[in-house]
Amino acid sequence: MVRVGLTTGRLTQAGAELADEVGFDQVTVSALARRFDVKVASLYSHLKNSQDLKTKIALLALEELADRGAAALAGRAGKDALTALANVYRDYAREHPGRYAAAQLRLDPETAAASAGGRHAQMTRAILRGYDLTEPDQTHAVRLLGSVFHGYVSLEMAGGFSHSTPDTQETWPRILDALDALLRNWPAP
Amino acid sequence: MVRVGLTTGRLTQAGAELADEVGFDQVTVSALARRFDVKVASLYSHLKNSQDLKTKIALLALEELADRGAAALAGRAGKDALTALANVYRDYAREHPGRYAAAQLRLDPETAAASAGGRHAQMTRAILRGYDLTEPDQTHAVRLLGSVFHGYVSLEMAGGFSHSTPDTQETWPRILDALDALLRNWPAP
DNA sequence: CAAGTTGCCTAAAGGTATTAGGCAACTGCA
DNA sequence: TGCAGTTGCCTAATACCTTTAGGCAACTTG
Repeated sequence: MVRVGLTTGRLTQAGAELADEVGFDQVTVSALARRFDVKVASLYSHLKNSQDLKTKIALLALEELADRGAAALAGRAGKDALTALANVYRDYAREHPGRYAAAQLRLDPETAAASAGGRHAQMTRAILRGYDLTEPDQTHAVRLLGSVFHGYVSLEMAGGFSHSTPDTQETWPRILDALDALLRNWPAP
Repeated sequence: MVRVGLTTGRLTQAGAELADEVGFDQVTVSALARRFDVKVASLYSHLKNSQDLKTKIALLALEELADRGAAALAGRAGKDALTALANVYRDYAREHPGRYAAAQLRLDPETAAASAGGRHAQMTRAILRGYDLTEPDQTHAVRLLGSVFHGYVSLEMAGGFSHSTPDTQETWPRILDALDALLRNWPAP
């Protein structure tokens, strides 16, 4: 009997790759076992269950995304920062659709608290330092930006924009122009 | 043997209710059969397969959502219309989380073309008649609004906003204020 | 009311999830 | 180097979901 050397980390990594290849909801303990040429039951020494696997992939994706965001944000401010962070999300979703889908997985509160989710909110808030917003409008703006980033990327991935005339290539920078303009002229309550 | 009177329509309707109760991805042919107190195989006279059921629920949700949108939009313009349509999406997601999730299901192109999806884009475009935008900015704005509506509702449903200070109750109208202001002052290219 | 259609059933095969218990391959210590 | 303990992957088994094939009873229609 040859030992393959399974670990939780390798399984999570392979699960993420599998997600990108076949879609996050096709990620299954069985498929992962096949990929390692190992019997299904063997994975249960490293994973609590199927949900656990999905959660670990989601946490990995959130972490990777936060790392990329931090790198992109370094040394930038204002619209430059806005564009950089926005592109991180969009590019990540294009490169790693399965992982991006995983990052949307609903986590239970404790897991979410321990995840990189907080870093994402912090990064969006950091962008707003380049604009003149105070609380509570800053929080509203954080949520707006989060909604646009996530919403746009989701709809684009789902093909929601693919049939109409202006290319989505063209729309994205214009939306960032619009958000920049909005943040510079945030309406009074 | 008593006949229950299954039809595709009744199955779809019940599937939508099931989705709202247990979540869209817990919707299963078996669960639906249990709900009708009928053997699983019996459903396959009315449904092609499990994917077919999910697709039909998605189409139902898109239709219902479009109907509500059309009703809300009637006789309104400008910010009034913007608020009305935005609230349709948000309220629908709160009332029918399973159906709302179903509406995000990725449909194959032919199915999507035959769905109420087009009505949604049309409604968003109708809102913009109250603002002074011409092509291609109008299309960009349609996509922005779609992104915000979908993105905000998704994040709110996922609990993404639940831990921070200003209530999401407070953020939503402020985001609509912001979008209204943005549409009135859309930046030149 | 007979003939045809159709709705729901039984049966069966294949896939995924999960647990329990076993043996072989590693680890570390004498 | 060899032994004891640990651990990794296996076999076996159960349960549930999906899907197809074929049958009989209940409707519908003339």
